[in-house]
Amino acid sequence: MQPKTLDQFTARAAVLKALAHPSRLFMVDQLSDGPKCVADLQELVGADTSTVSKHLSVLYNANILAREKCGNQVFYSLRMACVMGFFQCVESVLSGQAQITADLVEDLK
Amino acid sequence: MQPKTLDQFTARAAVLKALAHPSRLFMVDQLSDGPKCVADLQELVGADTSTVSKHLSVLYNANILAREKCGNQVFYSLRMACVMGFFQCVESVLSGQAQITADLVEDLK
DNA sequence: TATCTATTTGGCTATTTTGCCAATTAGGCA
DNA sequence: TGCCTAATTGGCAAAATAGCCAAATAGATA
Repeated sequence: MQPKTLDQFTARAAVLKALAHPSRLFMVDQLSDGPKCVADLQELVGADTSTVSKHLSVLYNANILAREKCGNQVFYSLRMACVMGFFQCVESVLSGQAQITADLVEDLK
Repeated sequence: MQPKTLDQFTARAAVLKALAHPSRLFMVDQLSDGPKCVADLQELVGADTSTVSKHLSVLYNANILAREKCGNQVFYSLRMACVMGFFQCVESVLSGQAQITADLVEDLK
């Protein structure tokens, strides 16, 4: 693989890597409804605030989310709305193979 | 997050996680042209055969690739073709922010 | 059968990721 | 100023990932 090609795929992979976590994916999904602050998302996800904050930073650094300070809270919003279309792609494959998907989820436990 | 919701996002994240690697992304890209055997991909990627084989298994287990044995070689093909459309989405985010992307690649080095 | 090729699997170490707690920073407000 | 809330950062231990080599497996062919 050429260095230039490697850089290109590394950049793409970085975006996917940022999305590739259940909690982060869930937060992206929630943010497709509109901006939310850290505390909102913390309650929805149910993890420690610091954990949620770190997940949000991962998404922000990958340019998936935008961030705006408002008073002493920080609102995150979805910058990369097209990711929602990808879920349909994934869903179309997974839903067509309920058994495989179920196995997959089991394996992951 | 409800258990059912968690399962759903875990399944989605598993697909993204499988894609979230430069070499695997590159292989998926190459396979969008048509099926290839392990040795073909090994040469294109330039890693150890066992490494390539393991990457292919990751993609196969995530239902992204199909696998067919032919003689003593194994051909992999793209099962989830819609992922290619998603790359355009990723690209649109990256290309619209060349500077940020360059920083990202640098950070990753 | 013996052997060669293609692929997968096992095992190992190095690296990365995750998620919690504790501590810090930053912004309101009395 | 002092205090409270919101969010981030540092640090740590557990878990997962990556990639190499060596070994095993499966199929073709002499």
